[in-house]
Amino acid sequence: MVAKKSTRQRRGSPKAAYEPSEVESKWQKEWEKGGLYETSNAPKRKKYILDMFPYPSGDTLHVGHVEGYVGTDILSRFERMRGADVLHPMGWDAFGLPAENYAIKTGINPDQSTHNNIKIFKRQLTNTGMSYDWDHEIDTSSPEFYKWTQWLFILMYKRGLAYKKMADVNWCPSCETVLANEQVVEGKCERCGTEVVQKKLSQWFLKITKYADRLISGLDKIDWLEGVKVQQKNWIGRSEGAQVKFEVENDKAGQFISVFTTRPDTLFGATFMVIPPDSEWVEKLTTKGKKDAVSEYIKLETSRTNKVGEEKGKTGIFTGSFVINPATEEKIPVWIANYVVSGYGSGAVMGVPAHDARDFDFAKKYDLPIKWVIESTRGKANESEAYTGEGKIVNSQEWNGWTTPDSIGKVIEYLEKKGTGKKQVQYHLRDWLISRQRYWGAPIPMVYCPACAKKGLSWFTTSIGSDGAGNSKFEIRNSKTNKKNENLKFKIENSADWSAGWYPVPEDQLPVYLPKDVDFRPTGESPIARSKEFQEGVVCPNCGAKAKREVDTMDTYVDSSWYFIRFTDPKNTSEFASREAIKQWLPVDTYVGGGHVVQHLLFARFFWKVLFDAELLDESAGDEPFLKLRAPGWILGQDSRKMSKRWGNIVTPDDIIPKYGADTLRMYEMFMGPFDAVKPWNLTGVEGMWRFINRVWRLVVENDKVNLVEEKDQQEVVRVQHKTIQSVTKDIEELHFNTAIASLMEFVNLLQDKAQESTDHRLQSMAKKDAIVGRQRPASTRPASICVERASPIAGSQSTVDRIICAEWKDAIKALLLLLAPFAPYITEELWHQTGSESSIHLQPWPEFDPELIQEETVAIPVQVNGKFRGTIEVDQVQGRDQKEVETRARESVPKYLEGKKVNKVIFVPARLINFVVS
RNA sequence: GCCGGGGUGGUGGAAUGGUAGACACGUCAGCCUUAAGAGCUGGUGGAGCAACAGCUCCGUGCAGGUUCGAGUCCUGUCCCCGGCACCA
Repeated sequence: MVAKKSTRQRRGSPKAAYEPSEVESKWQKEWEKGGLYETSNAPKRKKYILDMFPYPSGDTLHVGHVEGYVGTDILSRFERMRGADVLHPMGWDAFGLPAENYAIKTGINPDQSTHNNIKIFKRQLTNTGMSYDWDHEIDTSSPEFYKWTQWLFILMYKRGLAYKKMADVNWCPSCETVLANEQVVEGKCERCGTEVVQKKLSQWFLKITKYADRLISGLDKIDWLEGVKVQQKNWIGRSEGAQVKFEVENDKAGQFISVFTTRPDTLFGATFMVIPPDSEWVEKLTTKGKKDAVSEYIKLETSRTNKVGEEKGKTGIFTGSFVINPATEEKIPVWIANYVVSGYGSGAVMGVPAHDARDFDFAKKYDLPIKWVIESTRGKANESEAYTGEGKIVNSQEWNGWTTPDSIGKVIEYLEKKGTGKKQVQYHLRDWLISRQRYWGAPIPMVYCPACAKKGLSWFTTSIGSDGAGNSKFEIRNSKTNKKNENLKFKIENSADWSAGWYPVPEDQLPVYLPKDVDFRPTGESPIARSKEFQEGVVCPNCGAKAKREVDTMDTYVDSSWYFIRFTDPKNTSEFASREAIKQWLPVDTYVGGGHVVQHLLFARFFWKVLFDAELLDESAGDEPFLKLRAPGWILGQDSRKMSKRWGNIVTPDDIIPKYGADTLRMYEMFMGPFDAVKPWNLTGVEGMWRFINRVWRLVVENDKVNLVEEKDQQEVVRVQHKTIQSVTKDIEELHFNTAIASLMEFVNLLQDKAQESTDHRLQSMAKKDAIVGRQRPASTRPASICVERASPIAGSQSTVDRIICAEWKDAIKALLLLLAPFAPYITEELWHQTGSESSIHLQPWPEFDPELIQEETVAIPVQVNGKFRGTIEVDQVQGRDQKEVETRARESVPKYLEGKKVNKVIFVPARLINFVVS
């Protein structure tokens, strides 16, 4: 196609043609030798610019992944040139299910396949011109890293933030293994297609719910995309309301069922209660006569697979029991129904059919009474559907007339006084289940001692008073003897759930190595359980008896919750990162990556806050880890579909770089559109950028003797140069790479025109006029431009011909290369050296602009009549601010629109616009 | 259903409330060439009038509004993309 070697060679040209592969491999080697991107040990003005590190899968990186990395690379190079000390690291989120599944299929150890993939990824990134400091590389699957992942888990445990409890998990009966939610596709196992069932297993959780409020409030002080913040808030799902107690009727009198409601003001309208099929109340409330029907119903409901996204019809069955509505003091029936989510709130719901759409549907279906207690301020409610809006309370005795939002507070006050309810805050966020019955992850560093378990022993945390500032102080004690455990040197902050017999692995025994003697094929238990070496010599840290290790591994999101801290001090063997390194580099200034809007970004913020509270971070780092977050948009295939093997539309850097070079790839990706927009790949666009890169090459290589004869040309070049510096600088800061490149193109277009004019000038002075006038000059015979008037030879020139060039031109080319350097690091480095410089362009200071030089002498002012554009006038800067002058000139310029009209008003914006309002 | 983000030429996209379409892709015409490619010059939102050089009208999903002036602000509405989804 375009890039065939022969097509690039310009016939008769004495200058070397642009060969990206030669240029790029040459400078890649040079940069590696020179340690160009070494991170400072003592940063003065630090910038931590971070990518979301990739999972090294068997598929190579495609151009979509590269987009974000190019963006941060440009930013990093830019900041370095501006004199910042930049930390720009890369590493590998190496643990995870795909590698393990691949291992199961092929028998190749995940350790091996992962590390092969890492090699490929690293090569691709290097070829693409990324300026990572590989001395800071990390690999989450290396013991040097996961030792600290385990250490952090124990920290959580000690702070009462890790606990073990029974939980429902996705279980594939055929593969006999637990599946992550992502592995359950439409209710079926993604590997074998078997229906996934729920199974109760004892699991480790991290208490992220404790941080719910701070995870919400922290969002206010960071520069993230609004959409991401909103999604996190929704995920946490804080809602305020009331807990209301309903007393059970008849022989169960004295027992209360609590419900959570955001609309206690509708309490008089509660005509029934609903509980989910798995509620503990089902057994207690089902009356004798209903037993068979209820158990049949529950059997039917629990056997139904809850397909994701599919709307279930609401079904239910009456338990036979009643509760008392504390407001009306009337008895209302308790139903079991499938539309109540267990595990949210108290697991029971008051049915207010008049003012809740779901309750309305249910009441209609089972013919339950509907009682209207809220009246819309806009008038009478339409009784064919529930009215869920705000309004005035009616039919509710002394509450009548209260209106939302005040009514809610008033009702809660009323209920509190009566002792039947209280204010309550609910969250959707659940504690984070981190246990995985999988091989390829960090082992959970806990030990189970059957002997201690028998005696009911464990370590637990207990309050030892307060610190005076209202915060409780805790310490760890033996659960039976209540004796303080002196081995544990840390401050405990909260009381932990605990399980008898469980102890953290002592810190000096970390890491708990992932065993190698493991057959990772699934048989129903965690693969590590079958390792012999894993359990060898394990003893109870409390009593010394023979004990067993936890055989589950941690969710890989645990690794990525703190990896960005490790980047600051990746080789530290005595701490997860030194306080000094944390102080120097954190928090992250700019974090770029797509997806993971809730999971990773929420978990990482949670970890950070825990570390902050544990005083393991320097205070200067603050309690939010990522100050600025941006997400690159998806790159779609050329067919506008998502890149996927299925469509065969994947484009990788390896498809582009051999033909066009990494500079073209980088520039094209940045020019496609706004950084965060979804945009389709287009090969002809790549070729366009290839042509631009070549134009830059020729502009510099072929025009080494340009002189700008006319003073106005000199001024124009200087003006545009400074304007370009201004706009490119601003655009990079705001990640508007597409418009930065557009300004660079305009600058190149101007320089090209000027070079040509200079050449024409020379030709005219050399040849007979009639040889040129009226005839196009063939490109192949175009000689290098020349300067005759103002000579300033370049130092160190090898050429036998005098190299003559004027200062303005030289300066402009220099500025162009510097501005282009972060985008196209290879070609700019090559041209920088070709124009006589010795040191790397990437070590040069970023060019400055002079605002005064940007000012044009004259300004074009649009003239409007009644807001319609009718012409422009050209006036100089000073006159352009003078209304009288502009008005006179403007009137002259558009006579036919003003003739015979009355000018009622003149709108004048100095140096910008004039508008005549006429009638 | 709810929450976010968007609808601008043939295409990707530019536009602090002030000349809509920067910059590119594509395309058309011309130069160069045995030819192809590359390169170079010029045109290119639509419609109409006028014929080299000029002019008019219409144009940012749709309908209104605010304003001297709206792609931009406000109200309503339709469509597309992403996320959440029986959370009481």
